[in-house]
Amino acid sequence: MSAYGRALHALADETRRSVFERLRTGPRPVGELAKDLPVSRPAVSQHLRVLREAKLVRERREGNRRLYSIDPEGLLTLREYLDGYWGEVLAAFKSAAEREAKGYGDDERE
Amino acid sequence: MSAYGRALHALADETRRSVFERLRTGPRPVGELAKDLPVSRPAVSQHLRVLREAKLVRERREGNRRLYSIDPEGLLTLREYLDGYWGEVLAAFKSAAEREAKGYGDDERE
DNA sequence: ATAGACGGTAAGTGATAACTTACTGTAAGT
DNA sequence: ACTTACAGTAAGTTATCACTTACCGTCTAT
Repeated sequence: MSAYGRALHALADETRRSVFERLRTGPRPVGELAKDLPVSRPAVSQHLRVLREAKLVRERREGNRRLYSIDPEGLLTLREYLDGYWGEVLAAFKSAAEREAKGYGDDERE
Repeated sequence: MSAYGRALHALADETRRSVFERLRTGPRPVGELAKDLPVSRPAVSQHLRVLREAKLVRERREGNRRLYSIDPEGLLTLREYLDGYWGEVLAAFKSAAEREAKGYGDDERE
């Protein structure tokens, strides 16, 4: 699966977004993250793994605990994916808006 | 569910992204979209509904066919969501990177 | 060394969601 | 009017995925 695919899938889940958003203010250990969430600690661990594989989150051992923090790489990947669309969409949207009445593409018959 | 939640969920699916990407070059009818996809036409219809509810896609009737095109609103929503993070993340990441060695937050003991 | 905290992993369960085929509706063509 | 093309909807199936409890490893402290 693509990098942005993993990131999109990771952030598609509500609970996972909650975990992710609790990292906005800075690094947190797992127990801290699970404390005020409606799911169990193992569930949070599993979500963190998905987020980590999507490069949205980093883990760092500190003694007994593991501090999770936001990894900018995943966000950057997502941003680039969207920006890639943005230019094309604006162009295609503009130029195709009035042309869509007839043929529906640039590379199609008519 | 939030607007960006719907958009993230819609784009999390591989097949749905394929449909979405086929609209990059301009509007297409459903049959045209389904033609070179590994799933049935009704499946594509169902995906289009999800994309439409996420405001990622628009539908426009033209005679017998329905032309689908990209709706910039969903992309914009997503962009704003990410940008909301972006500023915070860069700031928090920078300032918290070296501080994470001790207390793990801004509002915590230690 | 034993105990207690922290947290990842395994295995199983239930709900969701992506697919299929069958059906319905509508617009255009003959 | 009848047929054909286009596409949304219904119903049912299967696979995925988020969750649970139970278990295991590791680090710190006593």
